[in-house]
Amino acid sequence: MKKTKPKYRQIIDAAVVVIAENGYHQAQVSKIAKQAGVADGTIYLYFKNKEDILISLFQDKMGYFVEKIEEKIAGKEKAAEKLLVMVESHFSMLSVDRHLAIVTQLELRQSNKDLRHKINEVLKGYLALIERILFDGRESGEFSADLDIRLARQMIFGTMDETLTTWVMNDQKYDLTALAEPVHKLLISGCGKP
Amino acid sequence: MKKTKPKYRQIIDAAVVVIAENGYHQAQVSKIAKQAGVADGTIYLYFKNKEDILISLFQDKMGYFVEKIEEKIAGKEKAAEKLLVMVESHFSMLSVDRHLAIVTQLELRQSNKDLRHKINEVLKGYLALIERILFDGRESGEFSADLDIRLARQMIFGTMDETLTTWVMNDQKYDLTALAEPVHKLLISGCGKP
Amino acid sequence: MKKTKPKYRQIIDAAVVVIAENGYHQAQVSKIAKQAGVADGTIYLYFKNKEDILISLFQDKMGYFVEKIEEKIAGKEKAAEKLLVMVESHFSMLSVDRHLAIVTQLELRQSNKDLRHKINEVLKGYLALIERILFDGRESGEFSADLDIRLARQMIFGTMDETLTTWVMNDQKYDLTALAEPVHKLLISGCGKP
Amino acid sequence: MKKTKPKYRQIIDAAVVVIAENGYHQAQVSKIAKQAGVADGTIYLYFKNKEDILISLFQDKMGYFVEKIEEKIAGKEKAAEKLLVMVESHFSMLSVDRHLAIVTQLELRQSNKDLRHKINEVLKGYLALIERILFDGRESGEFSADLDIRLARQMIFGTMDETLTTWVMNDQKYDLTALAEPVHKLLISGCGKP
DNA sequence: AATGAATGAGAATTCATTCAT
DNA sequence: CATGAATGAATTCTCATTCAT
Repeated sequence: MKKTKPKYRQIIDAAVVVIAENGYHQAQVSKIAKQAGVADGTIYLYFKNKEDILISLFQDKMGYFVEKIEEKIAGKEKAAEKLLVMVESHFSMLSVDRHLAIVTQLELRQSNKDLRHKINEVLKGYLALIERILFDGRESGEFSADLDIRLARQMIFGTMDETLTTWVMNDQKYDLTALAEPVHKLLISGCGKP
Repeated sequence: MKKTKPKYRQIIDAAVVVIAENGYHQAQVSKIAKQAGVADGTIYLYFKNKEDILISLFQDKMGYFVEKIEEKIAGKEKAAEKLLVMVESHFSMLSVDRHLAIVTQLELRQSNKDLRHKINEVLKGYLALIERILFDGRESGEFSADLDIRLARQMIFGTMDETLTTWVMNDQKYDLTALAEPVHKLLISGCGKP
Repeated sequence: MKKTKPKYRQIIDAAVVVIAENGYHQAQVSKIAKQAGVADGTIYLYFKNKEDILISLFQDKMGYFVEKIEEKIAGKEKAAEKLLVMVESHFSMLSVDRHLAIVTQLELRQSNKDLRHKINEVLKGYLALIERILFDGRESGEFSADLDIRLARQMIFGTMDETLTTWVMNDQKYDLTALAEPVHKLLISGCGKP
Repeated sequence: MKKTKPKYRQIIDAAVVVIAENGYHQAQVSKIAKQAGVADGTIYLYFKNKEDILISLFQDKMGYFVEKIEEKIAGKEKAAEKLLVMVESHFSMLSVDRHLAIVTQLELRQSNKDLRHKINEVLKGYLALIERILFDGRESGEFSADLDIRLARQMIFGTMDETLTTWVMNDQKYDLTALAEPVHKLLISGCGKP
C-alpha cells in the first residue's frame, strides 16, 4: 500500500505547506517536490497527477477529522452535546494547523468544478455524520419532530464553514475556539427568542 | 459613463453565459467577445482587463440584489419578516437565472485570492444589510438581547450560501424557492424545540 | 500642399515630444494625436501611416539642418573652416532642442530595417554636403591628395554621431558645443602628432 | 554552469541566424527554438527571457572580440600598431560572420532603450580597451600630449562603427578588411596634410 | 525506485488603421 | 475636414507530465 510509505506522507504534508504559503495557483508540482525533498518525477510514482495530490490531501485530512470527531462524540448522550463537541473539535483542529485552515477554507476552493465535485464526495462522510446526529436528536425528541434534516445539516455546515472562512480571511487573528460555544447555541436556538 | 453604454451590459451578460457554460478557466476573453458580438479589443475599451470584467459582473449583480432586497423589505416591519423576504428574494433571483447561480456559487470562487478579496469587498454591502436587520430585530426585542450579530450574520449567510451551492451542485434539479420558508424558520428557531 | 498646413507641423512637433518623452515603442499614434490636439483619425489625413510621420519628421528636421549649415558655410573659404562651422552648427542645433536630440540619436534608431533604409535616403543630403567639403579641400590642396573621401566622410559622420550619442546617453549633462572645436581638431589631424 | 552546456551555445547561435535572416522584430522565440532544434520551453531553462538571450548573445560575442583583440595586441609595442591590429581584427571577425555583422550593426539597435543600456554596459569593456591603447600612446609620446582620450575614443569607435554599418547597409558587397589600413591611417593623421 | 532535463500547448492584451457619422 | 469607436492579428512564457538513465 503506497499510502503507508513515508514519501507519500512527505508529499502530502509538503503540499499543505506549499499551497498555504504560495496559494493554489502558485503551488507548482516542482515546488511541492522541492519542499518534500524529492525529485519532480518521484511525485508521479505516488500520485496519478497533481489533482490526485489534492484529493488525497483532502481525503487524508478529512478522514482524520471524521474519525477524531466520532471518537469524541461516542461517549456523549445528547444530540446537542454531540453537536457542541463536533463544532469544538472542528474549530480546535483547524486552530492548531494554520496551514491546513488556509488550504481547506481558501485555496482548495480555487480548484475547478471537477475537482470540487470529487472533494464533495469526500465531504459526504462528514455530512453524513452531521445528519446522523440530527436524526438521533429528532428521534429522541430533543429536536423538533418536523426538523428538516437536510436543511439543518446545510445550516450547520454552512454556518461553521462561513465562520471558519471569515476567521481565515481575517488572518486568524482572533480566538476561533471561543466561538464554538456561541455558534453551537445559535445553531440550536436560532436568532429568535427562546 | 461607460457603465450605461449598451456594450458594457452586452459584455457583462456574455461573460455570465460563457463562464456558466464553459467554466471559469475555459472562459477566454475571445469567447466572451464572440458571445457579446464584439471584437476582442472592444472588451478593453470597457474593462481594464479580464479580472475587471469579473469584478464588474459581481458588483453589477450583487448591487442589483441588495437594491432589490432593500426595496422589498422597506415596507416590512418585523425583522423576521425582513429576513424571510431577503431569503425569498435571494433564492428567487438565482432561481430564475440559472447561469448566474452557477457563476456566483461555483465558478467565481475559482478566482485567485486577489480577486476573491475584491469580491469580498463587494459582498460587504450585502453583509451589512443582514447585520442591519439583525440589529433592528435585537433592538426591538424581537431577537435575543444577547444575540451576537456577527455570528448570526455568519449563520444566515453561511446557511443560504450552503443551501444555494448544494442546489447548484445538484444541477438545480429541485425547487429552490420552496426552501426559503423552511430555511428561514431554521434560522429563526435553530434546531432546538420551540 | 499638405506640408504647409498648420496641423501638419502640429503633428510633427507632437511626435518629437511624444517620442522623446515616452520612447519609440511607447509613442502610440493615439498619444501623438492627443499631444497634437487632434483626433486619431486626423493623423491619417496628413500622413499615410505611422512610419510616414517618422520619415517626414526626419526629412523635415534634417532638411532644415542641411539648409542652415549650407547657409553658414557659404561665406567660408577654407574647407577646414567649413568643417568647423558644420560641427559647431550640428552640435549647437541639437543642444538647443533636447527632445530632438533624443529622438535622432536614440529613439529613431529603434525603427526597423526598412524605416532605417528610408532614413538613410534622407541622410544622403547631409553626407553629400560633407563629401563636397572634403572634395573641395582635397582639390585646393588643403587636405591630403590621396584622401579617401568616402572613408573620411564616414570618419567625420561617425565621430560626430558617436559624440552626440554619448552625450545623449549621459543625459546631456555636459556642454556639447564646447566639444565642437576639439572634435574638429581631431578630425583634421587625427590621433598622431602634428 | 549553464553557459558551458551545449544547448546554451546552440540557442545563442540559432538566435544570431534567426535575427540576421528575419530581422529583430520577426525573431520570435519559437523560431529561435526551431532553429536551435529544441522545444520553446527549453529556451527558458537556459535564459530568463527573450531579452536575456540577446544580452547573452552580445556579451558572448563582444567578450570574445575583446579577448581576441587583447591577445593579438599583446605582442605589439607601438600604440598605432595596436590600433591597426584592433581595426583589422574587428573588421576581419565581422567579415567572416555575415550574420553576426547584421545582428550587431543593424538588428540589435532596434531593441528598446532598456536593452540598449545593458548592451552599452557590455560595450564598456571594448571602449576601455581603446582608451588604454590611447593612454599608452600618449604617455609614450607617440600621440599628442594634449590628446583628449575620451574624444579620441569616440572618434575611433564612431568611425569603425559607421564604416561597418555602411558596409552592412550596402549588403557587405565590398571587401571590408581592405578598409582597415586606410581607416587606421585616417584615425592617426586625420583629414589634414601630414 | 528515483531522477530531472526536456517537452509543447495554450491565452491575455496592444495598437495601427478604418469608416460611419 | 474632422472625429473616435471599433477592429483583430499576433506572440511570450508557464508548468504538468514524461522517460531515458
